[in-house]
Amino acid sequence: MQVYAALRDAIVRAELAPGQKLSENELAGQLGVSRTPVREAIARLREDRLVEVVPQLGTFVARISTQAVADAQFIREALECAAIRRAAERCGEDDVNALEENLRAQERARDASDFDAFYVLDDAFHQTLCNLSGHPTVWSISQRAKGHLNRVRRLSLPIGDYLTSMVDEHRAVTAAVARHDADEAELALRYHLRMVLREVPRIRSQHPDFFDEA
Amino acid sequence: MQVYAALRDAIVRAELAPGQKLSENELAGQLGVSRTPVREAIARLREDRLVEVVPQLGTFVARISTQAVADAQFIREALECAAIRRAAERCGEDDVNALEENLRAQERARDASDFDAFYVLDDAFHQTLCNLSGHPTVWSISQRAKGHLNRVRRLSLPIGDYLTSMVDEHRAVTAAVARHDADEAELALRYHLRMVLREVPRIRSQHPDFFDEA
DNA sequence: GCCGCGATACTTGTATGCAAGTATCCGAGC
DNA sequence: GCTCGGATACTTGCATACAAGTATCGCGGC
Repeated sequence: MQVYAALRDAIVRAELAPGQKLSENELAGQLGVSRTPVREAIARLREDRLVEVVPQLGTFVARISTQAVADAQFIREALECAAIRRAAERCGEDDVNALEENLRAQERARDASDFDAFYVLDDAFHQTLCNLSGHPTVWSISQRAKGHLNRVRRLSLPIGDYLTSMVDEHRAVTAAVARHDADEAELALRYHLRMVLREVPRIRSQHPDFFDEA
Repeated sequence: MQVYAALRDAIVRAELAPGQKLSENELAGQLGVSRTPVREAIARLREDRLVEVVPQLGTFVARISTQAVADAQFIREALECAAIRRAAERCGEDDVNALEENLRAQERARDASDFDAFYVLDDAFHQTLCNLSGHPTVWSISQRAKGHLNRVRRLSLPIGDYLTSMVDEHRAVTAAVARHDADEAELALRYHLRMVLREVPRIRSQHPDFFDEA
């Protein structure tokens, strides 16, 4: 399990380059465990489509597939937008306070240009919204799909006011939820979620060898 | 992999009763393989929340959790309703023909009261719709979530005109898709998907020991 | 008769050994 | 120099052996 998290993180952060060959034995040695837990982790990563395993040949870090990225975006959008409608209907005062406290932390991370801290808060923000729907399972699925999106996001150095616009969008989402305005909350979230995707073509032109199709 | 399908099917069909203890050794013996592939299958089933594994103690067929059923319904609804909107926008003449051919097969199964055949066609119908969205991954996730729904469906002997109403609803969905009417298609599908859930309270009162909470 | 304690038989988790298959590299033949 | 063939070293997939831990059953003491 810990092995899975470590490998997944390494892949998403592009420390393991797309296309790179992974040896179960080598990974086992590096991580100080046996092949068995490594195999278990690789099985899960294969379900996430983050690695491809060719029998009797090898396992490889999956190249970034624009199709997989689009699928992930579609799935995340469908799930989180459905969830936020419920969240807007169900949320109470305490829930809104928790969201706004997170927002203030985001602003601090923004002012400090602390991207790592921001990503953690960003995850927590979206998870809170998913959980407010009453269906916490939604977050686990959305998070797994998000791996593909984070992978392209990690490749792109965020530009100047990136964090500023992220926080602003989060704030718009929160405001709509607080107003119990499901329609507006969904719209604001959908707009926000599509931010990431806009960067894909640029990133692809910068790292063509990381991508799959021609 | 085949082990996973066999075990999953046995659980969904309630051949393995909820709460029943599963022995990796015993399953390995029954299936004629070693513990390794059995463990692999159990790991996937755990992700599906169809089994619960307590370390150093045992793995058990998960009892039917009304929360898990509600989560599955929510996820399936969110994904398939989002998918059908795209399907309605994108589908062509050939796609509609394929759907209608499936519908005619459904009618034959209905007239023969062949439930097994109908379930196969039902799956194919929904998969086709998901694929028409251009995001085939959606089906794989929806299908995995659907395990929880099928489990309660299997427990309930379908009543008289069950297949009739199912076919009618499928036909309404198809008609809206053929008209490229995304709104109506979504509405029709959402209504259809909520059919199953209506049965849960009745089933739960009939098989209280299969369920989780009080 | 009842309670407490210890041995036992089971469980999952991990490590390792074996089997089957593929790509590669090196040498022989042309 | 080029091509073809065989041995080798690697891979994953499966089976098995070991380690650590928990519930249960039975026996001894009260």
